[in-house]
Amino acid sequence: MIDFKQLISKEIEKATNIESEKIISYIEIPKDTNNGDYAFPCFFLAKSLKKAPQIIATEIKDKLEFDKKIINKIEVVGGYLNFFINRNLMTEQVLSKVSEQEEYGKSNLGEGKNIVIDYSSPNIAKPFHIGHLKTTVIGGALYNVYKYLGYNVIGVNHLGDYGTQFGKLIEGYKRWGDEYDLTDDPIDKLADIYKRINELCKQDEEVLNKCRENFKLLEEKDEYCVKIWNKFRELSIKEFQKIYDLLGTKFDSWNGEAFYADKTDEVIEILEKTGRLVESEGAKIIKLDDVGIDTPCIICKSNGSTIYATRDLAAIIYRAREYDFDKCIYVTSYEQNLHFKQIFEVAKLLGLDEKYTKGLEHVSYGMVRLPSGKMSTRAGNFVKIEDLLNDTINRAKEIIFEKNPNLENKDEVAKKVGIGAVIFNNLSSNRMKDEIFDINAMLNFQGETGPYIQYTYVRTKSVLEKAGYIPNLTDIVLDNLNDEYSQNIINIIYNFEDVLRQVIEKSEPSFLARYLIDLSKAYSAFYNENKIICNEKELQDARVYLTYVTNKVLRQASKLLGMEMPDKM
RNA sequence: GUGCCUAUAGCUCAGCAGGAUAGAGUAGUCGCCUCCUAAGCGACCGAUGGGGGUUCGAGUCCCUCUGGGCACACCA
Repeated sequence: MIDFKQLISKEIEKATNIESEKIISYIEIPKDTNNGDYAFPCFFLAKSLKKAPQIIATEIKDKLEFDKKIINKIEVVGGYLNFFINRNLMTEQVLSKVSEQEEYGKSNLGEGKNIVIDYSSPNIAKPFHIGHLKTTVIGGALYNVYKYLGYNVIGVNHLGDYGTQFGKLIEGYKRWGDEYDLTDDPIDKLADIYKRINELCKQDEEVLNKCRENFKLLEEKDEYCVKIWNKFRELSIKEFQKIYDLLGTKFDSWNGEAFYADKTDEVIEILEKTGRLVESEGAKIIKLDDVGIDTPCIICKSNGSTIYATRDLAAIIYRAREYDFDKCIYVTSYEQNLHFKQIFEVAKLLGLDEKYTKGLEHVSYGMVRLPSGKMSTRAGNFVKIEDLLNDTINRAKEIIFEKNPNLENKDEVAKKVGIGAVIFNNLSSNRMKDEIFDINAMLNFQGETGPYIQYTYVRTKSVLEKAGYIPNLTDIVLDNLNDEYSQNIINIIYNFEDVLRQVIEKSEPSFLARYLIDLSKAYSAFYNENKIICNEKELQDARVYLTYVTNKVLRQASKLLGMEMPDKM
């Protein structure tokens, strides 16, 4: 497709001798379409040229030479230079691009680049609760978009399957294991054990030390500890997999923390050699005051066992060697900001190529809290993902019975709608915003929600079905799509590639979610305003075709977000 | 106490490395189905936490105050 912004900036460059890169950063898309498709504000030139912005704009306009087939009109309004694209050209560009590309917007932008994304990463033996949803769906969406843009992506589920928490669980299991039957709902029971042992640790420092000792034994491959650790791990993964199946989440690697247990020695060795590893209160630490981080990074605990920072560092070395990553992205809540700041600094001491240390990126997101406060597995205050999904699926089913009782395969549709609602809800706003979990917001399927996107898609489907044919692009008379509703859709579809680029640039899938809302709204307005199947063949062809491309983009974009589309609902 | 994040309609959120009259959804009121799915469309109502500053121009940048969140050495 023609990059109109680029084209305009090149022409302005010729007229002004300002480099086009600078110009392109000034070019904007006016909010009001009456001000054209692109605008170049000239205010910033006023000072150096000692002229009024309007005069500058007029002078630039006079020097510009444009093919009338591309730019219809250039207007000077205030200090702005407004460009109007030939609408038929824009329409033709969009329609042909969407139809000729099997998957619209797909590219090889990232060819040859490797991206590691570390996401979801739940803790073994703990319930999979709604606090884990964001990392799972944000990571999943980034995974899809990177891949779509031609990057080689490695999705890693860095399971929390190691650490003192296991020492605690082992201690609890030793004490009360007989009371529990782990054949059903094992995680709930392990969570209960975990809660109990934590309470006991609080009361009794000795118990806590025993827990730490258990972890040390686990590191030393003590037979009993390894055996029950394995048992907990297997039971947990089985439970997690159920949720991943529902959400459609996939990973290329399940190497969790334990995987790096035998790789931490090398980290310690390298750090020893730098002379930066110092003893403090019995532990081995790296001080980071020189880079403005007051809290040192602990590498070895005072009892000699490793800590998650050590294992994260080992993982960086491993991923650099194994995947040769250009970027290694960690999707976690901002609680861990300090931790990642620390290990990204310490990683610079590991003797790795700068490529790797520069490629480390922490994608953090806001906290999810319950109305009753912060979620805590220890305190037993949480909502399980499974329960939430069941609620939304049931809600979807209720609505189906109410609105479309004759629908076939209601269960399948309810599943897509209920899960779609949850996924979309988690991706629709800026990552950094904190969220107070509101079940009613999740169960609302009206307005800016996943089901709204699905509903719009289903409408395009049913229009196409009723039409019974897809017209030939060459038969479309473009003038039939010159109304504001159609043009709005065309503009949005034109911007798709740009949105995908922004998603990875800012690691912000919500851009894509907003995009889907915009496109759905634009189509709904168009649908409401126009009769698509009508008795004017030429008009009908054009509108059916526009429906066809909208359908395609809605499906593709939703798939990238991880949301499945029903055919009917 | 120190550091980081955050503050936009009653509520939930948009606002592209400062640009034209701050946009949606939801709630409330009111319209639209003999017509392609009303989980929809349209209308009304309603907002930049306080105070300074930089700029031709500030929701956006800087300072400050206030409110909220997170983190701050052997948890992850």
